[in-house]
Amino acid sequence: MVNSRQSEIFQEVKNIFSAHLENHQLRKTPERFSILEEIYSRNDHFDAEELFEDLKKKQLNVSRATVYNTLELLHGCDLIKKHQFGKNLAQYEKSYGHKQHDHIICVDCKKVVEFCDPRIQQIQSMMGELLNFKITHHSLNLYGICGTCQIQRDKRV
Amino acid sequence: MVNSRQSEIFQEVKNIFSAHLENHQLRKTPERFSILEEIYSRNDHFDAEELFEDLKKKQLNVSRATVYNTLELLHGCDLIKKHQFGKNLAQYEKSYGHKQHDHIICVDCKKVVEFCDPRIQQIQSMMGELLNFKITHHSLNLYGICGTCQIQRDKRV
DNA sequence: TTGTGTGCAAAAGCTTTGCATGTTG
DNA sequence: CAACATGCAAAGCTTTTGCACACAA
Repeated sequence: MVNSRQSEIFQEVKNIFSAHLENHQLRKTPERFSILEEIYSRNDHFDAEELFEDLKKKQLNVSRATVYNTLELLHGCDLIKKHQFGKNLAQYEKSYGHKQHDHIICVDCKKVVEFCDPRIQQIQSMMGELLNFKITHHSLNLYGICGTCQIQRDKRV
Repeated sequence: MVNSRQSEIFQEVKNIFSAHLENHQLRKTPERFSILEEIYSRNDHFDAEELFEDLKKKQLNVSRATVYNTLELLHGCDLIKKHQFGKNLAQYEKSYGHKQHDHIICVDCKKVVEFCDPRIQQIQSMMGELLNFKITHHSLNLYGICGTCQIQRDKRV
């Protein structure tokens, strides 16, 4: 069940990416689709280097340059989201078939948890109107200490 | 009026920083206070390099290492806020005497506008409770196209 | 006086770029 | 077959680190 849903999603994103490449007169190279597949087989947040390493492990010979290039393309057609969770390092996640959400980050163990709150959409549209911005997206990160790390801290006292 | 308020604030942040250094048994060096003064004489968002350049222009011989070190210290005692507006570059702003706010960023011209909405505090405390995180701070950025850039875009069509 | 802070420069880490080669349309 | 994409390595940019000297406590 999960796998058939997974392959269904992969088919859809492949079509979207394919159409995007056609529309922009870009080439459909095997490297680009390998990267798309690798990203959609993951369920977590990852950075460019991790993606590069995983592709290498799978004997897919894709260079860093191509990884960065393709991440940019996928970001351009909204198939991935790009984040900066306080570090000087871009992290990504797939976004198709994954409902809009924001993040809570543990400043101790760096764990990332997702959450949804409809009020953010309201703030977004209200502020866009008020300040005359055409808002395209947002990023809300809450930073704090998760339950597990709170216990660790208490032990130390 | 503005200047007297400015110097009043500067006195206060100097005291806070001074106390923080004492409490942590760190030294009160002239460099650290030069940097604090420079930051509180600005009203915008800046990065480490801009701060370094401005100090150099004013003949204050402070090294990059000290700038980064001091930014870290000031961040530790909440006298500055640190942001990542989508770029791989940390940007800072003074935070004392400046009420809590979030940011709208124009993706075209990079202009940053501040706004406040009390609902964010509510989301923050609700989610902290729900997910058992002790939330310390948050970062909400809205991204879009500002009025001016919308006009530029329309002209181009 | 002692050890922390500083300046300087080198190194590190992420990302981009240049160039020769390969491959898509 | 022409233009674009790729791989590789070098360069670019921000930030961190190592070391000798300076100076706050």
